[in-house]
Amino acid sequence: MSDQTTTSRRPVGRPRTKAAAGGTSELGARAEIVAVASRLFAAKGVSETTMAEIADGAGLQQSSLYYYFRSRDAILEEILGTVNRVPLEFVERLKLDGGPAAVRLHRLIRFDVAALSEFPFDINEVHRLASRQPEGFDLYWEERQRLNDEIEALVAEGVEGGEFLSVDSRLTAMTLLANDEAVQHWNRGRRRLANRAGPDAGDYTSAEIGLFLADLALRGLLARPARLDAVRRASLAREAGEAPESDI
Amino acid sequence: MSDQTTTSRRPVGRPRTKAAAGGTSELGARAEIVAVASRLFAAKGVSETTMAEIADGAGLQQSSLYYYFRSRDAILEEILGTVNRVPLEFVERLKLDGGPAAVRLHRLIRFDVAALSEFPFDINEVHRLASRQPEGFDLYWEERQRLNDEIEALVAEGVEGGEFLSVDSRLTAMTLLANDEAVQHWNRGRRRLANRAGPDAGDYTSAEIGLFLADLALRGLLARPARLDAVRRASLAREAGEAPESDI
DNA sequence: GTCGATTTCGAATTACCATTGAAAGGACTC
DNA sequence: GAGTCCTTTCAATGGTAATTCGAAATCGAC
Repeated sequence: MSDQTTTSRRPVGRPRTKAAAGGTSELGARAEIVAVASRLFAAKGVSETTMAEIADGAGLQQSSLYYYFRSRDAILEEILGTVNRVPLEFVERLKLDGGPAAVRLHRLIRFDVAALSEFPFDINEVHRLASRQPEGFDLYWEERQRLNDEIEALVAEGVEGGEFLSVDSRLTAMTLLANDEAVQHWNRGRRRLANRAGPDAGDYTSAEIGLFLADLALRGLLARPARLDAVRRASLAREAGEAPESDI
Repeated sequence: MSDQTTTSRRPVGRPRTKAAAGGTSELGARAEIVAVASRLFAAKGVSETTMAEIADGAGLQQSSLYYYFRSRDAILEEILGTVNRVPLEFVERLKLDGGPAAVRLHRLIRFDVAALSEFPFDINEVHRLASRQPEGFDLYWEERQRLNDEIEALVAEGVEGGEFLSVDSRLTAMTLLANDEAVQHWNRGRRRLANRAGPDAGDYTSAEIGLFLADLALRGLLARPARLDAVRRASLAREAGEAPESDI
């Protein structure tokens, strides 16, 4: 297809009549389109984003998009194809790292909130669109279910190991994941509710929100809530690259 | 405008050529349109719902919708005008009922989840649409902010009264409300993740989910988690019309 | 039967948007 | 210089959807 030669000063092909809105990227047209589409999908919603807008953002005319992508949905599928990979890879990393289920769950929630704040679209909308045309979204659903199952397994491990109260681990997983997603919605966009008053008061960072959420959830799950401080410390230490606390 | 005379057998005006999809309602065309639009907005998203579909559902031709509503957005505004009223009224009721902040919060979460399961649209989408055209949505945003503030005040009351841990009440309010909203999304629609396996295993009811969520949240907030059972009992007793438990 | 009010239809308009296909404009090779 | 390849533009098509507007079809009053 279209690969730029890395030795050329200017790409082969007819010259563009306008630059990309964010400056011409070195990534090539295809990646530019994906990046612009991601941003627009997130800001305006998938349904309300037009091909003309995507083209504009990428510094192309609308029809050029079809040289790289079969259709509008193909762009969405491309984006969807990578979305679950990030959290699933983090889950794999948690398995390698080991440690108590509570610490791992705490870390996962914080990670998830941070990742979702960078999410290229409103997940509710995507799910709705995907439900109506299943072709092309199979991988997305499969990975999404796996992510859900992993969290469920993690909660179940905590329950069985006596770290957590005897909760329904499936419902817990659903709730936690849903909360991560919802919080990303409120922490984004033009109108921010429930954030600090005033334009200069600053808003909650996604790290703050993630930590708050992880604490609240863990406090609600721990068989011994008094362990929360130790769990939080171990969780934060992991991300700072320190050695994990022992015997919590 | 259009008011049906209550004494007439059949409404004045040209007869319809088809019945409303859900049977002809006694409410009149305007209310029918609102009801159908609400259902479709919820099922398909606001952006993806067409005027033709709404008309079809109401047993009218498309252009008839404009006799009753100025535009598509006017239908949405009509629906939005009532949405926050239900939870806000419940909040008022909580104030009248009194009782510990923990019990009131528990009841509110359960109520909110139940109400949101009947919500006539995906709230994320509406917020996105409303952000892009502020005219007509002022009341909605005002009420939405009030609801948020009320929950924040309730949490703050619990914190000050020593019922809850010293949490950021604003961030807590945002989190709880967001979670209610997100859970409604997963408890609706065609593809249900993280629900019980199998087609006959049954899914979580919104009451189950609401109770779970209320318990999890309160367990995470209570200064003395051991009080949760009593809080739950008092919360459930309220809804069953029994006298509230005293001295919890 | 006529008239006014109400409700609805049907046809049309307008705008928008996804997509197609031919042609243009450059680099590179022979 | 011609031809090939790649990339992009331009013009157009076809379809869809929101909205407009004139007229039809009914009821009720007189």
